Amino acid sequence: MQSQTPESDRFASEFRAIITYRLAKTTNLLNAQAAHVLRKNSSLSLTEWRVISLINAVDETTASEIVKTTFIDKGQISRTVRSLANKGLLLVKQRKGSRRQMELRLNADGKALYRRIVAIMTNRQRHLTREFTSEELAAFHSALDKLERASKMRDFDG
Amino acid sequence: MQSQTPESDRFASEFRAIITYRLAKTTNLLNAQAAHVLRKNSSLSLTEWRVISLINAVDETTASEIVKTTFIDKGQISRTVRSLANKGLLLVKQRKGSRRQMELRLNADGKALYRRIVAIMTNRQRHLTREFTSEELAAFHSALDKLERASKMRDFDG
DNA sequence: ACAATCTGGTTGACGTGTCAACCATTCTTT
DNA sequence: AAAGAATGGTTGACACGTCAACCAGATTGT
Repeated sequence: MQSQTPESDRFASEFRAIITYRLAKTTNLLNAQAAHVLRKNSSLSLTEWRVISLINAVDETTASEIVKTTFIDKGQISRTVRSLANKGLLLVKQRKGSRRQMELRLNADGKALYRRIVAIMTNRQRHLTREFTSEELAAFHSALDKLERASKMRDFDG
Repeated sequence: MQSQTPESDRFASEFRAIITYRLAKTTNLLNAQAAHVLRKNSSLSLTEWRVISLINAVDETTASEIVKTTFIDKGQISRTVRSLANKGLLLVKQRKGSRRQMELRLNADGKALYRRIVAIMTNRQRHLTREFTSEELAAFHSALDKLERASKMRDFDG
């Protein structure tokens, strides 16, 4: 993830066709872009940003709900939540009626940070989808849905 | 990347729309699937498998060419190449007329392994794209192209 | 021919992702 | 009410990704 040189020709035809390879490459490029933008404008990692956005979206949530939503590893979520709390962006408190579940919210600083960064990220999202018609966008989402469903199968040797 | 539970509803509408988030999630699911299939059928990591496929495709190549093609970090390629060589799958020799570049090829074992695994991975690819018409597939690739181009921009604050 | 720059590749440090084990608590079953 | 299973969350170990420094060899400009 460093050179910006165009793909060398002798590989191109072979590998463009392999959908998972294409997908992984594009995702890497986009994640690198996001990480770069975040580093430049905050001290958040991509995972931290995703968690913040998620919490903001629902106002109040728990670690396990984040895990179910994002499919990010629960260990990683646990650490990310702690790191956000240490950065003073989160309000964590015992959910009443439970001695395990923690309610997670953004505190004032967290909300302010969210508002600042979401503006930038919304610009980015607009830029990324600028060349898409709404039909293309819908088709793209539906393709991702299909791939996600197909990603559940684990055996291709039989 | 562990629960298979469907996405919880209160998040769904908010986040399905964010294209990079969807993309990252789908890619993670697919990579996990690929890694699982590889682990089950070989001792290759996903990166090792990608490098093997690449080398196989062009018969003979160099580390730097792999870097340019895949956008994988050159340090990682360096280590992956060494690991494949240690596993006895690669033939590495000085390119003549250069005291730096290394020609990389698959040796007999490497080719045999490639043939065995590529059969499985081709099954998988077929399974993944089963629900796609060729138009949908083309549209999907073109969408990825657009995103890749858009991923070069680094500033969204100005 | 020399310095400056570029290229191919290696390495170390560090951050992030992933897996599995684990503990405490809550829910289910009987 | 007790046993067993499921859930929420933490932790440790380790694999993998990423960045930057670095070295040797190759190329370019003067």
